[in-house]
Amino acid sequence: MQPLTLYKAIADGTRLKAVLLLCQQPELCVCDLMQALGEPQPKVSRHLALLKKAGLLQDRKRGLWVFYRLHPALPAWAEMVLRQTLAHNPEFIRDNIASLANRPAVTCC
Amino acid sequence: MQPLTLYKAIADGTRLKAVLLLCQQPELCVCDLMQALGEPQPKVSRHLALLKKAGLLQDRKRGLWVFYRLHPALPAWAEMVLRQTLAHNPEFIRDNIASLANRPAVTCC
DNA sequence: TTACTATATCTGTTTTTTCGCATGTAATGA
DNA sequence: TCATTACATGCGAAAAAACAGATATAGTAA
Repeated sequence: MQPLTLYKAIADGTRLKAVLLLCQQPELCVCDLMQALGEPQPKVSRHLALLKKAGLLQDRKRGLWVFYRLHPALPAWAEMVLRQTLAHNPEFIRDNIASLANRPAVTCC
Repeated sequence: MQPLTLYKAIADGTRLKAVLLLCQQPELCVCDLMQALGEPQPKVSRHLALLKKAGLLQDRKRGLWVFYRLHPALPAWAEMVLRQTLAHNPEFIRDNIASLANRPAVTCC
């Protein structure tokens, strides 16, 4: 993971929020992220694909759902960067976490 | 300093290298950075202006020269992000440091 | 099979970013 | 004064990124 690759990947509001949400939650499916981010499905999907291609995220298909998580092989320095960012800027994703909390618990989406 | 502001600012090779060089050197003038980065003056100048506007750098005019440094009021988390990046990716600016070392010592530029 | 749901991708357009090159500005010194 | 040096900025072109909306795919379930 080149430094520039990381910073290009998170130089977008939708992507940065998605990644920081995944620093808090072990994994989230696309519809969770749609709700949390308040963005249409194709937009969320496209940004997730970009984050995956950049090596930040890993996906796991289970039935109809696709769950994303931080890539397990993410370099330690990169993960530290993300966690530092989250720890010192909790308000950046406060509203998104709130939206996430409102999702129905039984049916995933 | 909003997280997104920081990451947009360093999501460019020229800017990221300039900032990391200034994590190592207390300050550098524009012509130092031109030499280190191997880029034309207007390009370097424009990127430095952008970094200054984003709050990452501070400039100091002294005669004909303008010296840039990391902004003293840079939030601690942001500086940690930069230092982590530099510490774990020294090769990213290795060649640039070498070019910098070759600059004439007497006349600044 | 058909219908439905979750997600991905295509297509064309708009916006943003980056660039080169020319020109402007400000400090210095002859 | 004029010339020179170091840097900044204006401008138009080119490249890259982001977008909305339509469509494709793939799994599930009737």
